[in-house]
Amino acid sequence: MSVTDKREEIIRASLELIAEHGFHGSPMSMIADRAGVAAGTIYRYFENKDALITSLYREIDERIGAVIMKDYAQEKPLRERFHHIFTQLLRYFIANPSDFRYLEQFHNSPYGVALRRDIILRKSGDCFIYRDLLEEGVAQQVIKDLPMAVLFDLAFAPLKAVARDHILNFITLDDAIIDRIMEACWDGIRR
Amino acid sequence: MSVTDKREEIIRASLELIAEHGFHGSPMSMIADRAGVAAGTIYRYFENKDALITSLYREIDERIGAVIMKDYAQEKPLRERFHHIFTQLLRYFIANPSDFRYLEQFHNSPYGVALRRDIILRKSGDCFIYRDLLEEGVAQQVIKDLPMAVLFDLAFAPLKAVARDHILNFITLDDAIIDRIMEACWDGIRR
Amino acid sequence: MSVTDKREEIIRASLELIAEHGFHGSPMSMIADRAGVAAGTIYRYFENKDALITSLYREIDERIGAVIMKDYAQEKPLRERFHHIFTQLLRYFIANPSDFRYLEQFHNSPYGVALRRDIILRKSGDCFIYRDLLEEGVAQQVIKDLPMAVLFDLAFAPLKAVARDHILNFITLDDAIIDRIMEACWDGIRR
Amino acid sequence: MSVTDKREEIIRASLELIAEHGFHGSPMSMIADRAGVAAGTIYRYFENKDALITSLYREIDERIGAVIMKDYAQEKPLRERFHHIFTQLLRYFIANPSDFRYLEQFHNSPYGVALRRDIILRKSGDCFIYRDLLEEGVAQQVIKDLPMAVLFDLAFAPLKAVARDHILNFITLDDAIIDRIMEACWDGIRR
DNA sequence: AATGAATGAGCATTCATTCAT
DNA sequence: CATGAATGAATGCTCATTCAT
Repeated sequence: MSVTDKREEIIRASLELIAEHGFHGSPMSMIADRAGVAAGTIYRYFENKDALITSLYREIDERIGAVIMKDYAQEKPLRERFHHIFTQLLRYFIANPSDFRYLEQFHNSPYGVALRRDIILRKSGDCFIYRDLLEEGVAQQVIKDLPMAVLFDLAFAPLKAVARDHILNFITLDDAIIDRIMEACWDGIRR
Repeated sequence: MSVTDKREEIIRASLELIAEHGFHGSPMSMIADRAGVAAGTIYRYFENKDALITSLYREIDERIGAVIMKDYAQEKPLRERFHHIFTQLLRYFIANPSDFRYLEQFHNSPYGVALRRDIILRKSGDCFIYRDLLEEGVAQQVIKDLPMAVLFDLAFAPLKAVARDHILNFITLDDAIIDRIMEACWDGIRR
Repeated sequence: MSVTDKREEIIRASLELIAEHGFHGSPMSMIADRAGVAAGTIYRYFENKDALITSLYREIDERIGAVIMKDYAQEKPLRERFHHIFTQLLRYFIANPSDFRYLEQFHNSPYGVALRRDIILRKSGDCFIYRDLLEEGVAQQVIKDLPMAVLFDLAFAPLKAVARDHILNFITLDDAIIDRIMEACWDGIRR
Repeated sequence: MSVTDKREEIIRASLELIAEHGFHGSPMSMIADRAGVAAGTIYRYFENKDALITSLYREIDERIGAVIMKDYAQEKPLRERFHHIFTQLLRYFIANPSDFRYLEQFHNSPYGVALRRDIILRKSGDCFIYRDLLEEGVAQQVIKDLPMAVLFDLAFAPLKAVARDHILNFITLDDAIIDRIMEACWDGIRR
């Protein structure tokens, strides 16, 4: 196994375990076991559990950023861009349930609160896309004139909720229904 | 202190601590301290930590159920009833941030997943109100014809998101903006 | 076993083990074993290993202070007082080899350096007796006019060295030879 | 870097680190880093950490032996030879604080106890110089008739104590005071 | 019923040592 | 010879739970 492979394995094992059992239900020893490495090995790649957790978040965040940006056409109409982002995001979550559940764990933790504060205050992460989109819509009087955080919640909280329900097998999402959910969220924020 | 008082104190202390520090940041000994009882005493009232956590959830759930039902007029138009539920719920969360944060902790945990399964499958808890409302709306062709879980997410996921943002001090909600948020959610689900 | 007994047992076990194997050769689990308690129990009496080590030092320091002060007659001539202190101290070390070895471990560690700094700078601990004695001797021109720390080393470093040799069985000290050693140290510091 | 250089670098790095942080504060990896070699490389030159520690001691011991023997004139009077040894030794410690602190660490450890046993029992090391000197003094009735170990302690324990105080910056030794300390120690052992 | 001291399994982390490259 | 990634036993400490008083 190459060095990169080992790091990958640790990432993968952490992601799966934490997605399933949460931070506190995923001891380093268990992560090591599932990654097929010794417990001490994790510490060659990550300073400590916190660093592992944070790196993992960044990893996922980048992947998601890439997915959203792929084929994103800045020149297209607002609504189409919203459609693109919403659909891509929801599809990604459905296709990568561990990533989704990991993000939920992360956001619902001290890390996540700090992060959200950063996002709100300083456009950090890939969120600037969402923000720019919403701000543009407000400026064009296409979208309701509400605080950015509220618009964000209106547009994307349902997305996360339905992703969760799908992953937990409470509902089954297909392309048609994803489209209708997107449409509903758009109804929520548009004037 | 009477037996009931002791139970109350334990409930109160658990709620405060868990809301602030999460399940894993709230040892039984700390809960006992804050409740003014001995650690062993908690086990007279609750079989173990899990039972305490679950009881606490039910306690909050009942309080919320009561709040929603108060002045709920079954004979009023659908939209007004939606308005009532949405507003009461959001106000309650704002007025009782510990209850809200506890619920978030709870939902984002193995307990929560099991619970949500129950709600979806067997109308448990007070959720039947939301369901009845939404089902009625669908039947009357006032509300979009989407799966119940999706409608539920469209209507209430933003509510929780803005409550969270308010409690974390990212935004400040007043009656006017609460109304506009409710309106936006209604736009999301109505035909 | 009473509460006090348990603390005593932990103290005793730590003392013996650390005297014999040093701080790093005495895991908390081993201390617990020898004390006949569970590992976690130690933490009811001492915040952590550092606190245990420091408490242990203070315990011994107090015992030694008591031994030195016993029958100490401030009105007796300087030389007799020196005789008293020197003899009592050396006899105590011989009678309580674990205490002695513990002190050596302690002094030869970051704790000990900090402590010695305190002693030199601010008369902390029972050392004021030695200091007062030596300062009085310097003032009376009975003792050589050398820096306090140097006088201290001349008078007491040999004491510790012979105690160590006795405990390690390299020599055997009896009252007669203790007297002669004391005499030699007096010769070293007197004018 | 030649083979010899590598060994030298390892020795030097170990000495510095252990003098400053003790055996347990000096991981092999840190020693390797400071020596500019890989961790595994140390094991080419030393069987294990214990062997490194012991070799290091012998290295220092030899250097000190050389310093003492330099210009040592067997034909000079006893007192002058004592003066020579005492002064050279103390000056060496002051000039090479790492060597001194390393020795202290070493002596205050299981290694040190074993070593001292050897010295006392089998004239090992360079200590035979001190012994011969003291024995000659006893035979000539110039030095007190006390067991060898006691005389050794009387003569050299204060030396180590003042060296330590100087290195820890509690006192400042210059040639004048060194002479006076030597004189005091001589007073302690002479008839 | 209430207490809180005691328990001991469980966890994050370190580090001497090995060995494939 | 040299490297440094990998190992895994060992350690300090926490905390849910028990039980003698």
